[in-house]
Amino acid sequence: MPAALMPRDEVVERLMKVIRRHGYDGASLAELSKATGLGRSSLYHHFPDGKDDMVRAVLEQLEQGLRTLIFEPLREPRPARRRLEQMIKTVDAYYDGGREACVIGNLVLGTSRTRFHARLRAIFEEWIDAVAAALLDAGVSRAESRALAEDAVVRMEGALIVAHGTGDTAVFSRTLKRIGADLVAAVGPG
Amino acid sequence: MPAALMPRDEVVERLMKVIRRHGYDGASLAELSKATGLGRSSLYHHFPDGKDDMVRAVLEQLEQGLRTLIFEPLREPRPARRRLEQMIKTVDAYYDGGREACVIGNLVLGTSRTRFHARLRAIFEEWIDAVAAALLDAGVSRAESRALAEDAVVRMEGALIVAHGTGDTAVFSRTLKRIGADLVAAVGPG
DNA sequence: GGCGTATTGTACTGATTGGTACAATCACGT
DNA sequence: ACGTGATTGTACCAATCAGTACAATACGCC
Repeated sequence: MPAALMPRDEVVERLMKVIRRHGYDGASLAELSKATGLGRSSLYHHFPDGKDDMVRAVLEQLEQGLRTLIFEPLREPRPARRRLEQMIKTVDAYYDGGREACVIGNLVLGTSRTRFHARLRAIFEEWIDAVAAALLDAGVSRAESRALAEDAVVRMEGALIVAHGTGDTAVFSRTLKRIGADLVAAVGPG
Repeated sequence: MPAALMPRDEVVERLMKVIRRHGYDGASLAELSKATGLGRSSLYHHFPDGKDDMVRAVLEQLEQGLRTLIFEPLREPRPARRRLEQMIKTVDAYYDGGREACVIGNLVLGTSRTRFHARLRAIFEEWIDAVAAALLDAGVSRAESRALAEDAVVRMEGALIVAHGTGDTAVFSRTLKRIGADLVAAVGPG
């Protein structure tokens, strides 16, 4: 696919792939250029502020993707149990069963830590809120909903790290199963 | 403290501090030099292979520290419940209530991902094994011990990431509480 | 005090970093 | 076909990167 015909979304998607693999500090402009097929000057034309601009675009697109794939389905008018089970499946697919690294995790660490704090925080919060909302719908108390939702997000994030650290993607699958079981136990068979 | 009088452990400790904050890619030799008070040539004298050597030393010392602070106490001849509660407390202190970043997590990501795979895997495994051993002692089945132990490590790792991502260290405390509750529930009041 | 080794400071290398300047080129509306 | 603005390739910049060479120093042992 020639660069000229590549829509911006596709370019950002390729940037995301590099960043999620190499992290903020490890992703050099040379690699970002190669991955997108865009020369340095093109990259700076589309993202005038350089790497930070690219990361901002990546985070924006990530947030949008999560929203349509995960957050919004969690609020659809279906049984809470279905919604939560659907989230688990979608997350499993999104991270390719634990093979794909987590963009957020990669941006939380390293020297980029402070730079995108606000947006990262927003994504985490939105995720937790969406899960908690589904639990609330099923009659779970507000406090327990928050706790369970936070725990689910924490576990997903941790499972990605451990899966990568050990090279054992099964950790991710097992963790997703555990999360699903705990959520289902809380909402009941509804 | 003059560099000459500084024991190797202290040097490695300072290297660890930089690496856990900036990650492998973000930790430049200039910073490592400044943090240790050792000039470039001294650094290369003590760690001939450069950054990789330093990280190896850091991982070795980390493993040793975890062993004496966490893994071994988990196998001491005390009630399993006590041992597990002690681990939670020690981990809380070790990561300063979630304020300190995780060295392992920082090395799992970025370009260092593949380089220290074996040792990182070993640390994770050792941790999981130690927790599982305590659970086994309390009569928990082998399968459930593994599952609970893995889940505990996953949650700790995830809580550190989310705590840093949101800037809310309370996530870490809450997660530790949840882990403790689940472990205690499994071993019973013993 | 002098000798030998361990340690360190200074100076340097070539490669790569993120970023810019600018002219050529391209697509597109007229 | 012609202009116009969006896009891009080439060449460049200073700064920093990891790493090395080597001479000067500090230190322990005799």
